[in-house]
Amino acid sequence: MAAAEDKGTRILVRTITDLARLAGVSPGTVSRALAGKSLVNTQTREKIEALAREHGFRPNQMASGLRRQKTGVIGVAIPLGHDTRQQISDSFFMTLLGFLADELTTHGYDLMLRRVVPGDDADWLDRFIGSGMIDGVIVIGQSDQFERIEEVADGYRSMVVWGNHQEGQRHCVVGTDNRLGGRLAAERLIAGGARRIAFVGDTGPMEFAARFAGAQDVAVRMGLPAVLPLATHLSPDRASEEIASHLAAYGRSIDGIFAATDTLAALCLTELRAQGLSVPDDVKLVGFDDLPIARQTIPPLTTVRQDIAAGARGLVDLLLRRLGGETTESLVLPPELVVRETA
Amino acid sequence: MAAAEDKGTRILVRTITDLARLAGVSPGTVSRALAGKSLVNTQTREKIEALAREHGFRPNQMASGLRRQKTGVIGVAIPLGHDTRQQISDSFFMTLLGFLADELTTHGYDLMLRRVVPGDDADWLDRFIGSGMIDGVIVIGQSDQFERIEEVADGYRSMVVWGNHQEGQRHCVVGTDNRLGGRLAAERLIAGGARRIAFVGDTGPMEFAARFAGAQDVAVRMGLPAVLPLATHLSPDRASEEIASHLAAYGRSIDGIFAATDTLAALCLTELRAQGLSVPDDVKLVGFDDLPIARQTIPPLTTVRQDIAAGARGLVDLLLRRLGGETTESLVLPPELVVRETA
DNA sequence: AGGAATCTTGCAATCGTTTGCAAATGAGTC
DNA sequence: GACTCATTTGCAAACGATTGCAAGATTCCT
Repeated sequence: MAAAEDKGTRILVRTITDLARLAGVSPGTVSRALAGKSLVNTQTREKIEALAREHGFRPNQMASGLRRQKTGVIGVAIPLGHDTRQQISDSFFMTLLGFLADELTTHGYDLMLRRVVPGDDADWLDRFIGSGMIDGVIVIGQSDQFERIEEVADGYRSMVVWGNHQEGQRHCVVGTDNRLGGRLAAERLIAGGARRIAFVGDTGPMEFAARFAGAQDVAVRMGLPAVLPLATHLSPDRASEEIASHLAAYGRSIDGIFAATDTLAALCLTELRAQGLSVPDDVKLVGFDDLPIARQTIPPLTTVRQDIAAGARGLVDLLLRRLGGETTESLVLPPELVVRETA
Repeated sequence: MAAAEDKGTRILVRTITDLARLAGVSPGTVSRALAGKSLVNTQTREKIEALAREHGFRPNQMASGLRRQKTGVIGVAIPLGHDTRQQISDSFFMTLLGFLADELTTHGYDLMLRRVVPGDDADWLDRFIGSGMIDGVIVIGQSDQFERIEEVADGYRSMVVWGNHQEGQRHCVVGTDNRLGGRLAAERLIAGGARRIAFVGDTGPMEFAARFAGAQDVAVRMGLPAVLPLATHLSPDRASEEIASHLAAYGRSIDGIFAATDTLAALCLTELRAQGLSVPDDVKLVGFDDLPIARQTIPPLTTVRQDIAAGARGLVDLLLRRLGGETTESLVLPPELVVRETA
């Protein structure tokens, strides 16, 4: 056994032509045999497959991709519009990325990851698409690039975006109904007795803007004072100081906080405690995402759940459909309020 | 301007040959001009560059890669040996991945991500390498594949692995000195007064085994009872039940816990509280990693810090060196004890 | 002006795989 | 045994960019 394997691997068979020579057939036949086409005689195929296995032959995907004009690779772009540093280590995006990797693998695709800083080059999306390396692209988060994505979508079909859905937009998007999520959060705060609500987070990115707007909807409908936006960055180190100073200024004049993400909510919890405010008695708090951390805070976070796994499935499903030529609608997932102890 | 652009983009220029026709030169010249070689006349180059820009031309990376036998892509493999599901969403690996993406981008490389389940196919690493799509590979975590990686390393130089370093191993590895980290953790627990220490986590993976061994070193040296291993899975949902039952059984007979990761430590904190044990008074607790969550628990976690950014830099640096033909030693990073309030 | 030296450029082969077409083989029919 | 028809194979041209070689164009010298 060991001897046979030795003998087998002695000759280096790197190309389909090497293998063809060994099998005594033409390269074309080898290609067809390995591709599993029906045109090849069963015995020939078996012989070729055996040799391929024996020598550990793997067809060169570059060459194959070039010839077939498809690569079996899906690009995943993470635009870091605002708040450049660290966003890629944002839990939510990373979790989504994990599920995407699973899902793409399941469908036989590889995943090419690219961080992009749109400020540095306006061309990021075209460059990625035009590289010839990917069959399609999933953009994680619209960041501040909504317009750029719209433009590209007009001329390129093989793209799906994670983000917020807007009436009449041209690109295919998968995402949670953020506005509805915002409403659920605000309703919960108000039902618990909150009257003066603050929104902690950056209202720049569309998703967050929609969450804020949803909360505002409810405040208006209930005849309460407008929701107070308290701007922060996303990365924990910067955000925690910002939250501290916001709370120092407004902590005693509000009784409900809707945080743009669970990460921010957890920080709020820490800072509220530091300022001697108790949750949920003095201030009620609702987060967004339902990341693992939401269960581990003290007290555990009431939050608005996004179904990340379903999101990943949706992204991949729609993209594959589009690769197949179908036209697809956007997919808006329903958020779900998860009641724990902070509101 | 708009008109010119219109006129410019009217003709589709997809290949270097299209562009050559437009510029009135041969494809070879265009190739040289865009590659910035010195052999091209300055005026010709400028003309070609202008046309390329105007028409948004991007050379096909597949073709280029095929011809030059290098792709500009680095593969990142995440083997999921034990505990298949969810490990990819493990915070530590994800954070490392984020830094890797940064670092590779900075050096002009793209990143191809591949989840692998070695149980399903023993061939995973060869397949990835042999695909012809990547110039080199970074393996994140040895999982239970130490031997497989060693074998591959004998015949393939362009590989660097994140993980634990063992005396005399043949593959180039970057990682924290886990054993030393384990010692630091145990020393801290003992200095605080702990005598009967438990280790929470799976001792199967090498990194964790080394952490456990480090703690054991100290227990032995101090003449204390052996460290009690309490096995758990890595994913929070399964781990939290397991921890609960472990603590129900042993909670009152131990006074110090060293958790294999911060994620597990955070769960311990929750479960300890649930069982009416106070931290650090009844039980002292030390984590590992210093993830963002370590700062957000109540009380904040004392933990052993791994410098993830330095790790990513090291991985990329060593890999690029190896691509350049150098021979490189492994890089072992020092862990650092971060004292907060749990021990 | 003639010739050598230097710059630019084009030609054509190459990277490794796929695939349309046609040739070759074999089976089946009358 | 001649013929049709289906299988199986080989041939050679793609895919798009790169690069060694040689030819053409300039420049510079004496």
